[in-house]
Parts: sequence; structure tokens; C-alpha cells
Amino acid sequence: MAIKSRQQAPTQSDVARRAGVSQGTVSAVINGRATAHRIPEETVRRVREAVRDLGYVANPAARSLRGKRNKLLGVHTFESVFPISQRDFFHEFLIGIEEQAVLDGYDLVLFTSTEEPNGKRRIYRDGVNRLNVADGSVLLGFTHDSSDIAKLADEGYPFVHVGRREVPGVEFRWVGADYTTATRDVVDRLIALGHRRIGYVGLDGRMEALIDREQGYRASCQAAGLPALPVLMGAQHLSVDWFDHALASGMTAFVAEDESYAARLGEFARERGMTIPDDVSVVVLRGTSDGPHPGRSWSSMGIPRNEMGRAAVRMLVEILEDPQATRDDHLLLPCTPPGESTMAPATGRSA
Amino acid sequence: MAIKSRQQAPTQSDVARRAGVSQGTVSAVINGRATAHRIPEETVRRVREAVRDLGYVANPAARSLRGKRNKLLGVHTFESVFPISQRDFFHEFLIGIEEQAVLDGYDLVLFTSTEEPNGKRRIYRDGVNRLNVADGSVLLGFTHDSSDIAKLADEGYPFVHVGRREVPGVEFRWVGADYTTATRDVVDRLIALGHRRIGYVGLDGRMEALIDREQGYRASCQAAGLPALPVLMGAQHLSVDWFDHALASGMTAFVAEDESYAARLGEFARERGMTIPDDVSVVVLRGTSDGPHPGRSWSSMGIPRNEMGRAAVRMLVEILEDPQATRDDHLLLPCTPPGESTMAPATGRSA
DNA sequence: CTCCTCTGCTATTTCGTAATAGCAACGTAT
DNA sequence: ATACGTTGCTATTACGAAATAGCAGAGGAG
Repeated sequence: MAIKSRQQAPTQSDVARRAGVSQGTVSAVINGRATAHRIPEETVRRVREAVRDLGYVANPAARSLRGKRNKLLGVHTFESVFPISQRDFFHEFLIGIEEQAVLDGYDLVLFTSTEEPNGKRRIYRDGVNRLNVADGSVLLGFTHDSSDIAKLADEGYPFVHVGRREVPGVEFRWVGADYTTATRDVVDRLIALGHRRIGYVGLDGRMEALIDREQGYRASCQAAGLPALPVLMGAQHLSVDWFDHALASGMTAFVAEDESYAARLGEFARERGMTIPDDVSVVVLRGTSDGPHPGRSWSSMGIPRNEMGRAAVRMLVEILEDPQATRDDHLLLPCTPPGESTMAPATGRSA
Repeated sequence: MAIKSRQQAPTQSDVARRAGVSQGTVSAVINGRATAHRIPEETVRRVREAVRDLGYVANPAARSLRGKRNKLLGVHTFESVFPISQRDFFHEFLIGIEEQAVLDGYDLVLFTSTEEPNGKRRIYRDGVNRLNVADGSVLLGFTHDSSDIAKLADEGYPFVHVGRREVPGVEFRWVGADYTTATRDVVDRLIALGHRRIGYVGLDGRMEALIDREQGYRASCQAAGLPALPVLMGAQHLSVDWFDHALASGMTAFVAEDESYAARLGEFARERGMTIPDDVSVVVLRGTSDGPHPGRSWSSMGIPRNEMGRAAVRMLVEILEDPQATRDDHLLLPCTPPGESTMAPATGRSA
């Protein structure tokens, strides 16, 4: 037996012919508008029988052409999802997005075809917005070039950005996590544990998500009357020399914007024969170890990735299904506080 | 500034009006039939400009209604992807699928809307085959009810099943891993290490993927002239009593169809004060620890999930882009051999 | 001056479904 | 007998893209 190649599926007209009625009548019966169309029992029965006999299934293309809606939600990630580090980070968002899409009865379109050779993904390629195949889209990740977002918003295309994002002069919807408050709580906790000099190890790119964290750090220090410490930015400065210097200046705790920086600190501590958290406390502000994959367990602020994905889809679906209703155009979800695994009271040395 | 609400997506007619031509001309330009339609440079330029200005993108429903392709590939998983255990298992397939889709310039549709309350996903819901929104689909996971597959194949819908699957009387394309050979190699290796009584711990559902493994186990035993040992099937039989009995009968190695069974064996061994692999060897035939997520590291046969996903997409795209060409209707990829972490030479006790 | 060819498009139809408008036949009321 | 309502449908159109058929005007040949 050979594999069949595509053949013509039966249409409503085929069904109509067999049942001896018109196509419109078949449509009415199939869509439960039989009574509204005053179609008697007997005719309905004949149509149903013909549907069964022919194995008729509605052509979704035709249906959505008529109905305007495809029941498709797009997911656009600005970066390739493959690099290992990114993979784990995005995965949890995707799970949340999928879970909510299931609940709302939408299918998802993953936009991958727009990837350029450099691994970046753009919304517009040759000026064409591929996202339009979906009723609306969730945007994931960060792009330094915000012109795509601006253009999309200007078109009136319905989308929700995951992660707080500000583009001057452009209004759009987003779902974010409250990094400012969460970071502030983290630093407050370190202060409560007796730490007086707390280092902040930051990334190079200062996107909103990181600025918010830094903001929380500064706010906490200020509230406690601690000096505004210099903030280290960028991996290239993160050397053992810097670490020695930091310790010498009395630092007893570090707040690392990214898990990878905490890993470096861990190495330095081991080199100097110090243990975490007994000698030094380290807290991570952005990691994946809180996810389903164990690995290292730093004291790590929990980003509600799953919830953010769900919330973005929920917001998007609400927009699509009731475009008129007024609602908040953004949502800030709380982070979960870090565990105490790599946090401990400041040791005597610093007292 | 308020968020703009959805304006009608531009159509070819809108573009045509702006460019001062007819809809048909726009269609010709967009589909590269400009020369065939003897449309001069200047007009083509005007149309292209109008397309860019309006952000026009083809309506996939209309396009596919007309029998054209959408550049969309569907991914249907028969089970929900959420349960933690499944999540890791499917994830790697999805990565492979996405990677290849990027290369071939297709976007992916994740079919989630067909999930029933029990977590099962069907292709046909209310008799409607939703997969039709995609040009073709990759089917992932296992369904005991093969009628959906049969119906799909009968319709002539282009799809590739990931995982070898046999449905009597139905021919379709699939990509699988060669579990038979890989398992045979595993058992051969254990035999070479001096093991003479090797237990096989199997799952309840005997789908093809498991039957193949069992087949490889039996083949290896038979080739080595070892007795055909009773095969344990089902978690309910996996007790310490059984373990004691197995050891007493001289078993020195176990082949576990699933990682979870290996975990049970590990517990039993600990209870009896035995160490793996010094006292007992354990090899896993289906696990996720070989993936990017560390966790336990059993000696585990590596399933080429990423490659399987890629191969399925490649096969599907070939079918779509050249339906006539003759080609193999299935592909069997090799597994990677397990490491030696939980395998060791048989101890004196069994000699 | 007429016929023909070539250019550069336009007009029309098609795909399958759904919604709206409306018609023919029959019965009922006045 | 005429007007009117009800029943049971059919006819038509729209949705957006694409394919096919073909037409108007310019220019050249005879």
C-alpha cells in the first residue's frame, strides 16, 4: 500500500448534493442554526446522515477566512532560543504561554522563519510583518532596536511584551516582574543579617529589567543609611584582584545580577579558601536554578516566568475577545524571595 | 497616548488602490509572476513600495483556501507537554524541530487547542481536523488510539510521525531511533563485562519503542547463549522482594527501560547496602539525563532526540516541496552508547 | 486605412464557509 | 376573494488571494 497524496476533501456542497438541499442549509445545520433557519427535523437528519457518510470536515481556511479569526497566537522571540543559557531561561516562559493557550483554546505559532544569519530575529523582514498570520502575539526577549516594536504598535497589531520595556513615544502592553521591590527585599534581608558593605555585580547592557534591579539595590542601601557603593558593570572587570579588593574594603555579601557572575564569585571564593555562605554571602537576581532543573542552588530571586507567560496570553486573549473593554495596559508580578542557601549572617570580620 | 486598537489588516486590494493598479497585479508582483505578466519595473516598484508602506502580509487562510502553502509546519503532541517528566523528554525534540524549521524558513504551529480535560490531545475534535491550518505536521508522542492517525493518512494529509509506529493497514512516514540495535549493544557490553544473568525491567504499555528494546535484549542474550530470562513488566512488581530474589538468582546487572525504574533499583541497592556499579550494574534505556540538564547520570542510552526532530522536519519539508519525488518513507537513527558510570565488570560473586 | 502584434495591464472566476435577504407555496383570517 | 402570515427553504454575497482570459491602446506593416 502506498502513502496517499493529498486528495480533495468533501465540501458542504458535496454534502448538500447528497442530502438534496442547498449548501446554505448544510452550513446552518452544522453550525446549530437549524432552528433559527426553521429547518425541520427530517431535513436536519438527512443532512447529518450525509455528513457522516462523506466524512465531511470543515475546511479551517475557509472558515477563518470568513470569520476573520484564526485562533492562532504568535510567539516571537527576539533571540534564537537555542543557546544553552537562553534555552533554559525562555523555556519556562513558553510553558506558561502554552498552558494558558490550552485553557483559552488557541494554538501557538512560533515565529522562527525570520531569523537572520546572526541569530537575531526581526519582526519585519523585507518590510513584511509575518506576525499577521496570528490574531495577536506575545513578544519575548530583548531587542536593542526598538523600531520594530514601534512600528508594530503603530500598525495597531495586538501584542503583549513579556518583560517591562519602555520605548519613548510608543505605548504598548507588557507583563513584567517587580524586580525593584524584589531586589530591595533581598538587600534588606542581607542588611538584616548584619551585612554593611554589599557589592552589586551588574551586566553590561542596561535594559529595563536590570535597571530596575539596580534601583532596588540603591533604594535599600539608601534607606539603611549605607553608602552608595560603586556598582561593577561588565564581566571584564570581574577578576580575582577585584574580589580581593572588595573583601579588603569590607564587603561581606554580593548581589549578582546573573547566575554566571555568582559562579565566578564562587570560583574566587574557592581560590581564596573561603566558603559560601559562611565567609561570604551571594545572592542571584537572575538565574534558572529555581526552575525544574536542579544544578547549583544559589540563593536566587525567583522570576515568575511561568506566571508571566500565562498572564501575557491572558491579557492578549482578553484584548482579542473584547477589544473595547478598558483595562490596565501592563501587569507587574511579584518575584519569589530567594532561599537562604548561600546567605548567612555577616561574620565577625565585618563587624 | 493611547494604545491603538486593531485596524483592518491591509489586503491586496488596499495595496492595489495605493499603487494605482488592480488586485491581480499586486498578486502577480508579490508572487514573482511579474515578468510572466509583463509588468514593467516601474509598476513593480510602486507596488512593492505600497506593500511596505501598508505593512501588507498575505492572509494565510485565503492563501491556503486557494491551494497555496502557508509556510507553516504543525507540531502535534498527543500528550500534554507539561508533566515534568514529559516536559524534559519532549523538549529536546522540539529544539530539533525548531532548529530545522529555522533553516528551512518555516514557522511552527503548536497545536494545543485540541486538548481534552483528561490531558489527551486529539487531532480531530468535533470532526474538524485543525492540522489543516499548517501545510504539514510533525506528530510527537504516542497514542493508543491510532484511528486519528489512520484517518489523517487516509485524508492524504502530509505528516511525519516521530517514533516508529505501526498501524495495521495504514502507511505513513516516520522517523525513529534504532532501539533494537542500541539495546543489543548495551547488553552485549554487559556480557563482555562478565555479566551472565541480566535482568530486564520493562514498562506496562508495550508500544513499538519498548518492544524494539526488548527485542534487542532478547537477541543479545540469545546470541550469547544466555537463558531467556523472565522480563519484569510494570511498576507494581518492582519491590525489594523482587530485587532480593533477582540477586539470589544470580543477577548482577539490570537493564531499565525507563530512568524511573533505575531510580527504584538504586533505592533497593542502597537499602541492601550495595553500591552501583560495584555490586550491581544498571543501564537506562530511556532517560533525559543525557540531555542538557545534569541531574543523575546513569549509564544511559542516548536517544538522538534533537536529530529525530530535525530529520522529521527535513522529511516533511521535502514532501511538501517536491511531492512527486520517490524517497524512503521512514528513517532509523542510531542511538549513542551509554557511558560507563553505572556499569562495571561483574563481581566475583557471580563468577 | 486596416489589420496585426505587442504591451500592460484589468475583469472575472474560483476556493469553502457563513450570513443575510428573500421567495414560493400554502394556509388562515376577514 | 384578497390580504397576510408562516414554513421551508434557496440565492446571493462576502471573505482575500491567485489564476485565467482577455481587452484597450500604441505602434508598425502592408
